[in-house]
Amino acid sequence: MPRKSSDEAGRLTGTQSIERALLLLREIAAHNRTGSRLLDLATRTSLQRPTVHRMLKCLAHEGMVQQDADTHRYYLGSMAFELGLTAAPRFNLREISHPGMARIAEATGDTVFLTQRSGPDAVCIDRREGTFPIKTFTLDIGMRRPLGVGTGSLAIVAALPDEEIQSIFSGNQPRFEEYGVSGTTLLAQARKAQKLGYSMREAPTLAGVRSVGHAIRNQSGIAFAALSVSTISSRMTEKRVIEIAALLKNEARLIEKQLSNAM
Amino acid sequence: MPRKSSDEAGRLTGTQSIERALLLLREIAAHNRTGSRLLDLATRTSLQRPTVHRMLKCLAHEGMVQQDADTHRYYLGSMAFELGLTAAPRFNLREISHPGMARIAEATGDTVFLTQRSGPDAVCIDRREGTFPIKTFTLDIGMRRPLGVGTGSLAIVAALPDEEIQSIFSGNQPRFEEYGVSGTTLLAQARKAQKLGYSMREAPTLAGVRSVGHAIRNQSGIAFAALSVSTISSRMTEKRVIEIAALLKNEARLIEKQLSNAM
DNA sequence: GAAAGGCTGTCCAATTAACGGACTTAATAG
DNA sequence: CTATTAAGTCCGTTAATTGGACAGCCTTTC
Repeated sequence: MPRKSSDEAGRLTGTQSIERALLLLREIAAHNRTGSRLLDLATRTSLQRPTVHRMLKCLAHEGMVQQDADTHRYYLGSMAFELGLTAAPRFNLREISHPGMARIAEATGDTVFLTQRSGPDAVCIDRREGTFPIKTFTLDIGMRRPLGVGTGSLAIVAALPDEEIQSIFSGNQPRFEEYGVSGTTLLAQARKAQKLGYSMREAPTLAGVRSVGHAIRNQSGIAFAALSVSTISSRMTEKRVIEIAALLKNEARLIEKQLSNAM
Repeated sequence: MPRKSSDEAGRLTGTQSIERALLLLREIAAHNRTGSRLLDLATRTSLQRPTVHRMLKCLAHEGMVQQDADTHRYYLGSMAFELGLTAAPRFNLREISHPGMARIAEATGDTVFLTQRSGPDAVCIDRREGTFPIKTFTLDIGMRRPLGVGTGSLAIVAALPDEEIQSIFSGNQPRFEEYGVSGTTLLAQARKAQKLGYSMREAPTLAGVRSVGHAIRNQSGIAFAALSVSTISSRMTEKRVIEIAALLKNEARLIEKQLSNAM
């Protein structure tokens, strides 16, 4: 049966295999530290194994992914790296945020993260460590996780319109388990963040670590990135949370101002 | 008629649209400074306009490309940047080469480039400027051009087996015109580079600039990257070319040694 | 201000490229 | 040596992609 170029639900058509290939790339990116096995990719993307295999073969042939000859595991390839280098000049949030990140690291002594939304995920774009000797590296640069899992990313979600929060959380629901969080808990934490104006919580994945996050909005007022600070819980007293939240808010404002100048 | 998973010529099958999408991405990357129009992309990739349009719509939807709302031009998107960040830790040629690039820039005073092969293209991975006040920035970081167009990339091609040189040049033939070079000239220059052990020439695109390049080989002895130095022709005397070539050769050797340790 | 030119964006019937169930091969464990 | 688990391949079916044709939108030209 013939179809329109986008169906009733507004989804694109005529691009199934490209969508699937990009889904695979995101999934590979989300596990690039350990690499991904064929079968896991098939499971996580809900695609058939032969389909995944055929696509990976093509992506590997073109250099977008790399397969370890011994373990057969898949990683992002050199072309992904090169495209990133080419794209970088147009994505200057990182540069713009650099001085602010430095000031926060200086003022708090703790580790500062810059997180950017990428569809249903959040990607750590930059990290800056403070001087305090116990460092909490809850995120590596380039790390991709479902929106809401990290504290920065929680701040982004919380700042979105309610109906989008619902749709993001329901879409990510099956993926939460892997990251040791529950959708309902996350939703409650997002509600709390909405009230406070910033996100705060004990790291779900790493006991004894507490983080504070604040969203960064684009010119249209839509949250698309976040600043966050992580440190051991004992350093993160209630009073200090409030101070850090104020600091983050201030720096986020400055970054937003820079962004609107740049465009 | 049913087909095998790769046809007689060894080309992959069952992945036409993914191959095409990646071809588009490379083409967009090659013109990311100016952006690309729909029609130009269709022409350059030899694809039909509606096909390109449909694919770009999907790629834009997923964040791999970005379309400027005013000019309708296409650029690489934030997802390309993010995937690059994620892939970066596994591609440490840049880091490994850093000290060597610094030494070359220091010793020559001129601009040093690190170029990496990417299929039929070469991508500038890093650049380091020397102290000499007239600087020749013939390449920006992330810049992608057909193999053979740049002097570094010429050094890479020249170091490949003859039959591969032929196939690369014949494949890139239609693209050379855009870059103001001819396939036959390039082939002659590659032959010369093979004799010398390094590439040297007047920049075809920019009069009065002369460059020297030397290939970097991986553990298997296959050239995959290059170091090169560019400066104004008056500084690049015959004697100095030889000195610089020796310097590049030495640093390339060191990088090759580091690479084999790293893996 | 009408017509022409050059472009982006869309439609939909024909076709072929992609899909995926079933199979083979390889590696590892018991 | 057999069981198990995963990677990789085959190929008939069919739904997804293709691309010729058309619509719409600016600019430029006369």
